[in-house]
Amino acid sequence: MPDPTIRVRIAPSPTGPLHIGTARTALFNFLFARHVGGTFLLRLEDTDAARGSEAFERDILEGLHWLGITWDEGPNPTGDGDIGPYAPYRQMQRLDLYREASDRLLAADLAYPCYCTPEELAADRAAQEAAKQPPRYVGRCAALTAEERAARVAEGRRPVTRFRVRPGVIAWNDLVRGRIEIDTTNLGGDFVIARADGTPLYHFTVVVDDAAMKISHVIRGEDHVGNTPKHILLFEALGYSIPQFAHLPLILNPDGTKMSKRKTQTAVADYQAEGFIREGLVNYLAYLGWSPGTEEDVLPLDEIVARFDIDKVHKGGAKFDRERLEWLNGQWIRRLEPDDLIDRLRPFLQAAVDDGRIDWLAPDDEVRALLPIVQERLPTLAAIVDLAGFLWTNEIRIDPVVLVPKRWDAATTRDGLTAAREALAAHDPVSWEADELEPPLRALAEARGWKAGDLFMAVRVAVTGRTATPPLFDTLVALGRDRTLARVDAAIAALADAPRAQPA
RNA sequence: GCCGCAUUCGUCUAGAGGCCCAGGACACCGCCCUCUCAAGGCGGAGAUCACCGGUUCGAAUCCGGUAUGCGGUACCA
Repeated sequence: MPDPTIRVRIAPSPTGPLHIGTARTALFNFLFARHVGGTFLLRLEDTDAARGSEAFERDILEGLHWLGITWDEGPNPTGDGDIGPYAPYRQMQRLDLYREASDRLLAADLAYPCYCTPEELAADRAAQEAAKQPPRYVGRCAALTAEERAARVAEGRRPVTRFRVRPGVIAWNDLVRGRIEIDTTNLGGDFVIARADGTPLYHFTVVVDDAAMKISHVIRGEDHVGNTPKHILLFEALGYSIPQFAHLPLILNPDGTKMSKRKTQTAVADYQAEGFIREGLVNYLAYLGWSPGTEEDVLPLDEIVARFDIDKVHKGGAKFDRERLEWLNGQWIRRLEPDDLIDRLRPFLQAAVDDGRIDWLAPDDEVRALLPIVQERLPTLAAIVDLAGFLWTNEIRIDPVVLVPKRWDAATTRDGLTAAREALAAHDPVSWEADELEPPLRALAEARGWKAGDLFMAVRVAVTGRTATPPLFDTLVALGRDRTLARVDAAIAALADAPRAQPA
């Protein structure tokens, strides 16, 4: 049952690639809205022209879309144009609205033009700091007469617009943190709502837009609690009704500070490029600061939506734990349908071809045949190249040290490989199948008094160059008879100068 | 400095006065399975619930204080 009164939003600023924290905030808004059948919208806060870019904008839209965090209103992620009754959803296209709102404030003397120069402001700040006072605007322009203003304009000064902060205590019942009260004397004095060039600032645009877009619940990061009183003041002054607020706990670096790209990988696109899948990422993000209260760990998005309850959101921050993310990602990769997995693997294989880690792109059917032995071994999609890349390379590099099994010496390894080569070559090429290949090699090991594991390991390294691979005989089948024999031959040749093994 | 917020195993968390001398998961260790690596199964170690005081027959859960940590303090968002 849809609830048209519930309207929430994510309002990213295109000043960087989609950040894990933004994705998490978007996810919680999405979960809140979907759980009750409300509306989730996306608005681009692009008023910081100096730092913003269209490339970041695309990255954010595509990233959220990729994660499955889809919006009901906002910029169209697949083309031009905005969707929804309150379009446009880009602030740079809503400048008239902010202008109109600030004119109203100016007319009512709820805001005023401020002619202070950056130098004056800096000096004020320095003085306050020296006197151990909290920094705040001193109000130099708060009570200027018309003549005084005219004089400043005549000097060529362009004013910013400052909002008058009224004395009092601002309080609200935060949906996650309970009642919060902040005295407006701690807000730093009258604050700027529009730059000298007329472009509006964040505090002002959020309020104007949240009101215009009928936002019922503002769900955002904890770092915004201090901004909330300013916003409430603005809602009040503009005559708008005040939405509910919910401040989410922060995602933290391992050292407990707010997650930052200096200390933690924060770009969603980077996780995507490493082969994390949306199911794993979303599941992980949802459990950062929230839990269903059950012992379920692996939960699909629709189940998370069904269980989501903002009352269960924590107050304390959560450290980002990549190991847990990897585990969850592996859980989700194992749950993918074969065709789906193949589709998702393909770009990673192609990337490996492009940068030369493998020599050709495996056909889908070959990858499909491999799935039973690789799917449960993939913590990420990208891991496929390390796990099975030897199948798609012309030459493998073998470290002679790892070619020799731990309990063997070089001579024994050469003899073992030679004997194995013979057994494999003698094998009927038509029945080159895993369960057919294993018995002869086991018999060989037994006849020679070798541990089967040692023989297998020598062959494994000879044909793959690695000590950790999918099961050996499946690997030999995937490789095919010719390449198997050729690689064993090459390994034997590499051991050619080893002394003869003493007969046991 | 000032304002605000937070605090349960290393990490993510369960826990809303007795079910908790605290449960699950990741990571770690061991065993099983086993040709390696995974996956899976079983088991182990790991939290005097930040500390102090109070309320109560009874507190991780309620109250007060302390400590520590974090966030904010822009003509950024």
